[in-house]
Amino acid sequence: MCKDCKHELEGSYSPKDFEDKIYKNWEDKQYFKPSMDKTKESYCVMMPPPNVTGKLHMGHALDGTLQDILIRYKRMQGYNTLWLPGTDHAAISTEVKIVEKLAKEGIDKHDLGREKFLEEAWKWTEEYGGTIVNQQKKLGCSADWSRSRFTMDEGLSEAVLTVFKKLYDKGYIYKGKRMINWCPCCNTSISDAEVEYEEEPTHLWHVRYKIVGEENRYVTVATTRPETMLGDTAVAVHPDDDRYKDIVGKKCILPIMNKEIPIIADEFVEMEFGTGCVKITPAHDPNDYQAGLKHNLEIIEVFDENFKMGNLLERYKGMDLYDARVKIVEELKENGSLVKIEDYTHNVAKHDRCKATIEPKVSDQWFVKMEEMAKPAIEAVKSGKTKFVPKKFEATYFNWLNNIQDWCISRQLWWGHQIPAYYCKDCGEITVEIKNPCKCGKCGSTNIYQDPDTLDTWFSSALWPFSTLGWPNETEDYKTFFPTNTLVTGYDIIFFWVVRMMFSSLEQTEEVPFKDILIHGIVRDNLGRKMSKSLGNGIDPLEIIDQYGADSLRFSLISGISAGNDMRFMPEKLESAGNFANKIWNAAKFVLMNLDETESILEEPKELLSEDKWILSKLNTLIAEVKVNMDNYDLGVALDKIYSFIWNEFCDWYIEIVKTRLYNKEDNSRKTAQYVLNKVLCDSLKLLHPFMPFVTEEIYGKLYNEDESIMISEYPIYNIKYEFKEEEKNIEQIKEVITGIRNARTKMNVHPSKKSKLIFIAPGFEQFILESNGFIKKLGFAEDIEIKEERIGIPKNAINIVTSGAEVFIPFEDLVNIEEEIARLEKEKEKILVEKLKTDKMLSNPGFIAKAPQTKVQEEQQKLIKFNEMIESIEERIKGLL
RNA sequence: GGGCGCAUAGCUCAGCUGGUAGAGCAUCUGCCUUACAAGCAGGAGGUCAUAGGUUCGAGCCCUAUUGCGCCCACCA
Repeated sequence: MCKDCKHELEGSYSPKDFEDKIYKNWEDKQYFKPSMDKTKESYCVMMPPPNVTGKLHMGHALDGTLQDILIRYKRMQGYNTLWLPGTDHAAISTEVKIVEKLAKEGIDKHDLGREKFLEEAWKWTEEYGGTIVNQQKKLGCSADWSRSRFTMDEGLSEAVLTVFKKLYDKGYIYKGKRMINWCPCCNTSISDAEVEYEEEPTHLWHVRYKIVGEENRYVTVATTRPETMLGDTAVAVHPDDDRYKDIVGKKCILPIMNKEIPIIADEFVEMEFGTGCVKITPAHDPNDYQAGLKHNLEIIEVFDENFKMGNLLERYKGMDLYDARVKIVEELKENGSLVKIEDYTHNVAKHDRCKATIEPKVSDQWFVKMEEMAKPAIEAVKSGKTKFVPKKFEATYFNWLNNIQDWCISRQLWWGHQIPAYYCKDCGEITVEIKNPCKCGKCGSTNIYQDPDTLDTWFSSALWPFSTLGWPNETEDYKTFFPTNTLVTGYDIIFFWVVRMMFSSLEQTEEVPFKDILIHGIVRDNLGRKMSKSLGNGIDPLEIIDQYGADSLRFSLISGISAGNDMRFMPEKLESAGNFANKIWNAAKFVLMNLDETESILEEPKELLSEDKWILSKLNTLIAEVKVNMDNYDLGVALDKIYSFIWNEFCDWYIEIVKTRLYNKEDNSRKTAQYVLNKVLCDSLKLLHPFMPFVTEEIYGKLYNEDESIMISEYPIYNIKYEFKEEEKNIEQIKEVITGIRNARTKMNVHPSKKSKLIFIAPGFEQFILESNGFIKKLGFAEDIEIKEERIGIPKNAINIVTSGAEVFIPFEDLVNIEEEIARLEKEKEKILVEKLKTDKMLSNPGFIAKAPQTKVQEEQQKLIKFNEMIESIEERIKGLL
C-alpha cells in the first residue's frame, strides 16, 4: 500500500461500472497467454468448441466458468497455463441453418452448387462465428484467444485428413454397406444420436400368408408398414413358440407378389407381440436387415432413391408411399389376406433437426472399425491414466466402449471435411491421399473424382486436444502442453465426444488426451426442466450478466453444486450472489477507510492479539482446505467455504471486533489491526478471484495499484506459523463476550467510536476475564476493565468497562432481564445435557470401547469432560444470578 | 429390454474412507448500529423415501420395494 496509489472505493457494488474495463485491461496486458516459462509446470485445458454459429447458453456458461476457475487457479499458482478456445464447424447444424437462410432468399442448395454453397457457408461463419467468443469474454473467460482454432481451419483440416489416411492405410477405415438412418428431407445419412422418436397413432395390419403344402393354413403377421411387404423375403417366428414350431422351415406365399418365401426361426421375435409372427423386409428395417444377414436372405428394395415406390410392380411404380399403403391394404382386403386392422401407437423415428420421418436405408458408407481402438481406451481409464470426476461416469464410459459398434463417419453434406478418397473412373480403384493425387494410384489415369461426402463433425472434434496444438507437427505448444490436464464437459457428450477423443488420441499420439475429466450436469430451469428452445424456458446468460454482473452469474452457477449432478438455476441465487459481492465491496471500503496512508502496514507486527491470531489461523485453515477442495475439483465446496469465511468470520466477526481498535487513534494495537485487516482481505480476494474475477480485481486495484493485477499476484499458501490450535478452543467464548459487548452497545445506543463507559453483562465470562486478566481489553473494546462489585444495582457478574472519556452508566436491568437470562441458561444447559447423553450412551457401550478406534474413544471421553465442565459452569452462573 | 442415477429442513441443494445432520433462500423475534438494511444479533424448523440386513455405531455399505429422472437398444 502506498500513499500515491490510494483510491477511494465509493458507493456500492455496481458491476457494470468496471467489468468491461477490467476485461479489456486483462486482454491488453496479455495475461491470458501462457508464460512459456520452461521452469514452470504446464497446465492446459482445451475448451470444448461450441458450434461456430451458436449462441452462449447456460450450459456454456457453466462449462466456461468451471474451466475459467481451474485456469485462473493454476495460473495464479505460477503454472505455465493455457486455455485454448475455438469453435466447431458443426456440420449438419450449420448446414441446416444456411439452407434455411438460402431458402428464405428463394435459393435451393442444389441449384447453387457445391462451391457457391461453401462460399456462402464461409461467409456465414465469418459473419456469425465471432458472437459466441465475445459472449464468453463477457463471462470473464481467460482463454488465450490468440490461439483460437476452428475445426475447419487449415491446420485442423490437415490433422483430420492425416488421421483419415493413417486409419485407412491401417485398415481401420473401410467402405461398407450398412443400414443407416436416412433423412429424405436433408438427403443425408444421420447418426443414431440425431434421431428423435415421436409417438404417432397408426394401425397394426394383420395379414395372412398361406403356408405352402398345407390346406387352409396361414401364418398371420402384424405390420405397421404394409407397403414394404413387397420386399419381404421371409417370415420369422420365435424358435420356442409352440404354435409355430412345426412350420419352421416351410414356405409361405407372399400375397400380391405371389412368391414363395421361407419361414424362419429367430430369437429376436417376441412371442407376445402381435401374432408372434413377423415379416422380414431386410431392405427397410434395421432389425430385418440384421436377420437378413444372419439367415442369408435377399435384400429387395421396395422404394427408389426418392422414396417413391420402385419398379417391383408396374402398377405401384412411382407412387407416393402413403398412397401405396392405402392401395396395398385395399388389395389385401380384396384378396382376403387382410385379417384385421388394430389401432396402434408407435414411435416414429424423426430427424431432430428437420423433423422429417427417417427411412432406414442400406447404403455405401465409410466406417471406422472400433474393436481394436476401444481396447486401449478402456485400459487408459482402468489403469487410472485418465480419471473421471466423479468416478461414477467410468461405468458409463466402459459400458459404451464394451458395446461399441463401428462408427459411420460419412455424411452426405457439403459443409465439412470432404473425404479424401479419389475414385478412378477407368479402373475403379480408390486412392486415399491427403492432397488430391490428380491421378489414379493404380492405373495412373487422371480421370478421377473425389468422394462427395464429408466427415461426421465428431471426427474432427475427436482430434481437438492435439490438433489444436499443431499436431501432426511437433510444435512447441504440442510438446509443452500435450497431454492436456483437464477436460471439462457435460455427461451428455461422453459418448459422442469423450470416448472418441480418448481412442483417437491413443491411436494417433499413443498418449491419453487429458489426465482428468471433470464431468458436470445439465443446467435446468427453476422447475427442473431442461432448457430448450421449444419450451422457451431458456435463460440468456447475457441478460443475467447485464443485470447482475458476470461474477454473480458465476457465483450462482458454482455455489453449492457437486460434480456430475444436474442443477437448477434459481434466479434467487443471483440476488444472494450480488449481496455477497456487495458485502466484500463494503468490507473493502471499510478496510480502505481505516488504513493509514502514511505508514506501511505491510510489515508484520511483532505481537498479535488473540483475535488477530484467531482470524489469521482461520484464514490459514481456509487456504489449506480450499487447496484440497480445488485440487479435488470440489469447486462448489471451495467457494462456499470462502463465502462463509469472508462473510461470517471476517466481516461479521473480525471487523466488528477490531473496530474499536481502529477508531482509537492512540491504541497501540491499531497498526496490528490494520496489518491483519489488509492481509486477510487481500488473501480472501485472491482465494475468491478464480470464482469472481471482476469484483476481486476491481477491489485489488483500488487497494494497491491499478497497474497491478490480482491475476498475477501470489496465490496464498498455507503457513505453518498461523496454526492456532490452543486459542481456537476459546473461540466460542470469545464470540460470546463480543456478542455481549455488542448487544450492550446496541442497547445503550452508543457507538464504540464514542468514548464511553459501559456496564454490561457477559454471562459466564467474568471468571474467564478475571483469570486471563484483561482479556476483554485484548479484544480491544475498552482500555480498562473494572469489576465493580460494590456498586449498588450491579450484580457480581456484571462488568463495568471504562473507556477513556465520558462515563456512561447503565442500570443492570436495562441490559438484561434476569429471568430471561436464567431461562436462556436453562435451555442451554438442556442442550448440553442432550449432547452429553449421547456421549454417555456411546461410552457405556462395551462394544464401542472394545472395537472403536482408540482415538475415537479418547475423543468421546474428552467430550464428556468438557460437557461436565460446561454444565457446571452454567449451573454456577444461574446460582450467581439468583 | 440393458445400463446408470436421484429421493436429506417449507424451497434449492451440500454432506469425504461409516462416528450421531449442514448452507443459501423463505419464515419468526429484536435492531436504521459511522463499511454494508443488498445489513446485524438471535430463534424455530429433519424418524435423512420404505422395509430388512451388516456393524459397537448407518444419511453413507448390502438386499428388496416404491416414486422420479437420464442414457443405450427397441417398439414388426
